[in-house]
Formats: sequence, C-alpha cells, structure tokens
Amino acid sequence: MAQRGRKPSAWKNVAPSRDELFALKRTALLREAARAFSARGYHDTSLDDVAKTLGVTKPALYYYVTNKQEILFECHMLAQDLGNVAYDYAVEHGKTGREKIVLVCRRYIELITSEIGSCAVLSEFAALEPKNRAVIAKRRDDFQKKFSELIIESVKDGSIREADPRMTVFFFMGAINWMTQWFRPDGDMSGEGIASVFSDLLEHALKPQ
Amino acid sequence: MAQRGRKPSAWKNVAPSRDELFALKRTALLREAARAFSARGYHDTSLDDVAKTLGVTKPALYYYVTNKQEILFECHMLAQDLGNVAYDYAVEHGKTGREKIVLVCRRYIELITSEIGSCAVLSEFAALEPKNRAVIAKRRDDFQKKFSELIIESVKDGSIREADPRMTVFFFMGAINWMTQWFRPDGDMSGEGIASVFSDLLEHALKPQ
DNA sequence: AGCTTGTTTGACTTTGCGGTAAGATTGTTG
DNA sequence: CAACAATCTTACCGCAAAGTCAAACAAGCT
Repeated sequence: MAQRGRKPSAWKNVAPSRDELFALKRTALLREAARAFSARGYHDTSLDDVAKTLGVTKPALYYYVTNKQEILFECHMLAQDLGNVAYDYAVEHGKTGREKIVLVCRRYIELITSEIGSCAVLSEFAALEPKNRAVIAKRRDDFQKKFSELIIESVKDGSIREADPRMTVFFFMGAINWMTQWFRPDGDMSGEGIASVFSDLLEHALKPQ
Repeated sequence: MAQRGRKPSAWKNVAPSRDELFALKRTALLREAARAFSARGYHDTSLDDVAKTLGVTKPALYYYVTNKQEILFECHMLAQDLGNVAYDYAVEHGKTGREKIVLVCRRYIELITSEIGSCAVLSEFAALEPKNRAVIAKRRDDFQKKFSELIIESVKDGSIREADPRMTVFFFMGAINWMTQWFRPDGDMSGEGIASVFSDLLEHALKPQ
C-alpha cells in the first residue's frame, strides 16, 4: 500500500528495519482496531480509544492509515484471506469432495480462532462505504462460489447426498461466522475443539444415509 | 410501557381508538427503525432518517419513545419473542426430542422471515447499553438453555446421536441468525423454503447413523 | 555538531446527531 | 364556543468523534 524507500542496514535480521517497524506498527493498529470493532462495533469505536490502547494519540494513527474506513476495509481483506487459505489447504489435502468440505470447515475455524485470526471482523459489513463494500462483496461471492462448486462436485462423486449448494453454503458460513458473537479465546472450548464439533456436524448433515 | 387513559368511543371496531392509534404508530416506528438498524447498523442510523421515512420529524418520534436506546431494546425483545413462540410451538407439536428440535428450527425461520419478523434485529447486540444488554443476554441464555435441554432429552430418548449441547446450539443459532445478513424477502428462496432446507440439514446432522 | 527524514503530538475545526424546549396545530369534550 | 389534552413542528443546544495542521521530537547520516 504505502511505498517507502529502503536503506539496508548492517544489523540485518537482528533489529527490525525502518520499514519493518512501520509494517509492524501498522499491523498492530489493524489488529487492535479489529478487536475493538468486533467488540463494540465500527461506529461505536473511536480512534481516540484505539490510539489510547496502543499508547499513542489519535493523529499518530493517521501516519499509518489515511482514514478510519481504510482500517475497516483492510480488516475485512485480512479476514477473507483466511477463508481462501483454508480453501486452498482443503483442496490440496482432501481426497473426496466430502473430505474437502469438512477440511475447509475445520481449517477455517482453526484459523479464525488462532491469534492471527483475531483480525476476523466479518460483521460490520454494512459499515463499509459503497466502493469498499463492493470489493468485499465480490471476494465473498467468489469464495462462496468456489465452495458451492465443491458441493456440486461432492454430490457428483457420491461422497455427499443431494443438497442445495447455495443454501448449504449459507448454512455453513452462518454457523461459522456467528462464532465472532460468542467465541472467547479464554473460554472452555478451544478453537480445535470447536473445529472438531462443527466439522463433524457438517459432515453428518451432508453424508449420504 | 406508556400508561394512558381510555374513553371508549361509539365507533368501536370501526375506526381505531386513540390508544390503538398510538400503539399502531409506535409499532410502525419500531418496525421501520428495526429495518434501518438491520440494514445500516444502529449507530449509523439517524433518527432523522427514520422520521423522514415515516413522514414526520424527529421530535415526533420522541412522543412515542423516550430515546433511541429504548427502540433498540424493544426491537431485541420482539425478536426474542419469536424464538420463544417457536419453542413453545415445537414442544407442543413434536413427539420425539428430534421432532421438537427440527420444529423449533423450522418454525423459528418461518417467523423471522415473515412480515412481522422483519423486526428481528439480532445483531447490534453490542450497541445495547449495559443494563439493557444484561436483560437481553439473560433472555438469550434462557432460550439457549431450554434448547440445549431439548438436545439432552433427545439423546436420552435415542432420537438423536450423542452431541455437545452447547456447541450444537451455537451451531444451529449461528446458521439461523446469520440469515439477517443475506435473507431478502424478495429473493428467490421463500422463508418456508429456507426453513425446509435448514431443518433438514439440522436433522441429518443430529440423526443417529 | 548540524542537517534531513521519519514520527508523534497538542490544539484546532467541522460535522452529524441525540436530545430538549416552547410553541403551533389538531382533535375532543363539557 | 371555550378549554384542555394530544400530537407534531421549528429552532436550538451540547457533545463526541473524524480529520487537519503546524510544530515538536527522535534518529540516523555526513
């Protein structure tokens, strides 16, 4: 996004370079903002609060992003990346269609519950401004398209029973995306645990009699 | 909520009385606000907009509610009522535990997709102020408790396989609540259609081998 | 040291919105 | 009709929060 010059330092690999520091801080900002957005919602989260949590003042944030909307947009992009990672992983490791479906489910849950996945906003879609919303919607539709093709493929190879692809995707995505409303990293159920339960439920929902 | 005197009119049953008019308008206000909250989010919805849509000015709204927060709170109450209605219906009409579970699912979806159910906010939980949020959370927990007891009962009577009650409730509630993010009354899938697909998926997910 | 570039701040402007006050309008009733 | 209550409006206040800007501070480089 931001283009900046680089002078290689003699301390390579020892201390972070300037650009690395910049990227590090920017990521920290996105992370903290995502956490706040998830907890209190986009419009109810002030950048003053985010800044205070990070130990700086609001104008400092504007050195790393152009405005609040950009933060929300990038959070969505990062969250969606996890879905694509899960999909690629599943397609690579699964044999039958059903195995792939179950693997997407499991891997995706593991990712969004992992530390790095705390960026997963997923809600607050409505708070995106039209132009950004269109981009995110497109990516979301692409993902759901790929996923429903997985379902069609699975019906064909006989590894799952007949099922409406679109509705099944909504069903599955809903169960997972709603996790942001109740999942707590310090809760009594680990991300892996949830991944097991959910992917098992999904598998039985689709398996032929 | 609002206590108001009544003088019976001679026009009974012909034209709405004063109190009925008041209630009618108040409900219209809640409905329109709920629609707006669902579409744009609580904090991004201005009462000026809501008022304009209803053809009045903002202060007129304050004749029917004490503040914006009360609107959100009542929307949540109405939405939760639907869940309880579905539950009661299912317990009355289902024989086995599994039948009851499937019926809750079906009936609940039918209700929230019906005209009256457009009040179903469900999201925007975070926008509730602490005191109201506690009330809504309590009711939600009560509902989920009842539902997980239904699951325990069903395992006992053998109509479903072994399943983690809490996780299963989250799974199911997620799939349904997420509908507010994609369901459109004018879409190519009716509420009844979705209810069929979803309850069928849920049934297969839980049915013994 | 002193220059230059990168980083952060305090102080400020602006805007949108929740909420209020006081009065106009309409309707009802004795 | 007169009086009173119900309903709605115009005009306004206060405040929080996004975003700006010039200046201060920090760090490397020569």
